[in-house]
Amino acid sequence: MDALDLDRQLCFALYSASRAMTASYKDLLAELGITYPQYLVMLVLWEEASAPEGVTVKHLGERLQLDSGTLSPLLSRLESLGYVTRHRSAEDSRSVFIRPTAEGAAAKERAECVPVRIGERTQLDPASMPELLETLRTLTRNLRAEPAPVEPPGPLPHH
Amino acid sequence: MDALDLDRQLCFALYSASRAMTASYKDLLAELGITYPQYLVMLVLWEEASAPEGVTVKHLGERLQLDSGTLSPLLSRLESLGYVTRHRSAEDSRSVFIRPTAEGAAAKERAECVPVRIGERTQLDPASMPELLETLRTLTRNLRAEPAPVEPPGPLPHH
DNA sequence: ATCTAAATGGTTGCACACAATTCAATTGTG
DNA sequence: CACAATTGAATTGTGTGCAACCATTTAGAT
Repeated sequence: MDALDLDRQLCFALYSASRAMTASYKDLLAELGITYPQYLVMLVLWEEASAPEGVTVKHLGERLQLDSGTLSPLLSRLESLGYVTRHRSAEDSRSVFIRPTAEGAAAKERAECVPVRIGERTQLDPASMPELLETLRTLTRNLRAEPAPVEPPGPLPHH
Repeated sequence: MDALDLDRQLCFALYSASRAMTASYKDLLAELGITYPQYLVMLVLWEEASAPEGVTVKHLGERLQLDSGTLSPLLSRLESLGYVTRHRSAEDSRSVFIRPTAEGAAAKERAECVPVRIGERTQLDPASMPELLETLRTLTRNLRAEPAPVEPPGPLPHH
């Protein structure tokens, strides 16, 4: 009966589930030649295909909560694979627009079956999915909120 | 209404929540000078402190579902930090035993408050915790199970 | 005793994550 | 206009994750 027991930690249950999920995508995404984080980038690009210019690196970072240190090399790998192109904005040359190539856009069809396969593997009751999604999103939101500082309890923070 | 929408993916909700959780541990673990995966290793060592020899790298890998390619460098860093010692087994010199040092064992006290702080930050109803834990564990177990092969439906595999 | 297959831990290589820094471009201010 | 502050991306450095490969050791079969 110890509060530090590994199997009692929510963090470890999340960490294990997340790694098992990523591992489960591996063989499905191998057919597309991409990794799981690369797949997440393609999901955003497919979803926002209406933007003719593409989306900026900053926008991808906001959607996926990843910074440029992760996205820059990841995007250059997607570029070498022929899935995306990158070009600097004409209006603001600090911004880089990412757009799927024809091949990258076409890969969407081949990816349609991926969530279905994963859904089968989870063996979860589809009816329980919305609640689980909502719980995870609430948890993420709460954890990202400004945590109370560790050292000083501090005299009444403003909020 | 697209099955590939990012915000509809359980995988992304899990991935985000897991990263937010790890990030939330960062400032708490900084006081111990360790990272989150290093903390997980220490949890196992504290939990199994009754074993005088310590536990093997193989055992750590089974508890955490991590392989030696991850654990070897991680344990070297814990050793440099003075938290653990490593020595080969006398009976089977292929095995390496990991044991907390006095400092590593003492750090348990300083870690006691960590799960409490995290629990506060999650803002989750404590009553809903067991169900969430069980859902995540079931999900992990299902995803780790032998997935049906992608390409060949195959003519009746033996089992 | 010897040969071999399996087990074990290490090493290497690649791909994230993320903090910190750098750099160029832009914006806000007077 | 000058110029400080901000912004967006890239770069660098550290630390995981994980697959593939390697060396050592053990156990089992002959």
